[in-house]
Amino acid sequence: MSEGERMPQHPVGFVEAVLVVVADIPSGQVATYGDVAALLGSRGARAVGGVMAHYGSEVAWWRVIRAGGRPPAGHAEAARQHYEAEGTPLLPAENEDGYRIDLRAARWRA
DNA sequence: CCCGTGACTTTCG
DNA sequence: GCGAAAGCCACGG
Repeated sequence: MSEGERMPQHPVGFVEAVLVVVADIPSGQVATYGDVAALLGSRGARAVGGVMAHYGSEVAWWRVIRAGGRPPAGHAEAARQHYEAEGTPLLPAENEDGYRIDLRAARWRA
């Protein structure tokens, strides 16, 4: 179907769309907020984070990370448990998070 | 309808 | 490679 083009936000709300995309991310892989927003046809990376903050409790929020391979602010420890449990490729880091995600190998592609 | 906020992104020095 | 500033988008009051 000649789709490929961004679909107008019509049948579902922004929140629903985000939850659907996150649910599509396979285990062991991750996607950045910007990627998720892009799949929705929008650039509201922050808006995506806002959805996770209120509705993320029902989805694999740890599979959605920031650019650079860093986990959500304030949730690095909780996310790390999920990454190790699912076999997500991680890398050592000296920052507060204590680790970093190997986007090169773990980034999900729709 | 205007303003402020936020689990962000990208560019510049 | 890191820190600071500006930009963008959706939502609540």
